[in-house]
Amino acid sequence: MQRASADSVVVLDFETTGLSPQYGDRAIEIGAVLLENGVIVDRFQRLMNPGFRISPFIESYTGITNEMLKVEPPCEEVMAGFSDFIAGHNIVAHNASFDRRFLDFELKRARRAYEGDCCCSLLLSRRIYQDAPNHKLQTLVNHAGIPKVGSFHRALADAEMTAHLWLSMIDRIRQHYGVQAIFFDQLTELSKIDKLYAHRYLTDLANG
DNA sequence: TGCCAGGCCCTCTTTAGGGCCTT
Repeated sequence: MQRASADSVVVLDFETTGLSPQYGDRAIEIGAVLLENGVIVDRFQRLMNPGFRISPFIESYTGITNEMLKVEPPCEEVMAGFSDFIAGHNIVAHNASFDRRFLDFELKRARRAYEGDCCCSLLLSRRIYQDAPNHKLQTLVNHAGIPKVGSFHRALADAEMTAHLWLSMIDRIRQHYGVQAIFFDQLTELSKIDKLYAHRYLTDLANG
């Protein structure tokens, strides 16, 4: 099997009604970009109707209103289409455990499943940008000098900025450590090791 | 309408507690 390059992935972001699908929360927007060799070559963005009114807090937080959602298709219909978009790709998300819970929950309701691997840009940023004031997406975008795209807390904009953050971390590894080719599973492993050993891990990668 | 979770990670730790991150 051919090893997956780190810069050919789908970067995704959910907007949801809350924090936990186990307590009744649902997805209301999915945004994703397909990176191929470090370039965004495709985009996916859909609003979806969760079947109940969303709270004023979520309306204010995301800018997505009940008025906007009432004409949108149900989650199951949107997620069936998204399942086709991510098929065959590894995925990246900022605080991926959150997005993965909603991805698995909504795909299960749509009678679909995702079998690929998942890497967390938040965990990775704690190893790569140890000098950042914090590791919120908005802070890291400013810290890394990434151009702002659209509005924070909208799915496609957050996915696109997360994709540029992902690429900036790959560039930083290449420039600082001289790593020529870096693979998805290596970044996944880096995101999970004790961050004190991140420097040693990257030095070992550079030395083969 | 308002509430909720969970994994990572640090430290005044490991027989625990609490902040960070996501909506």
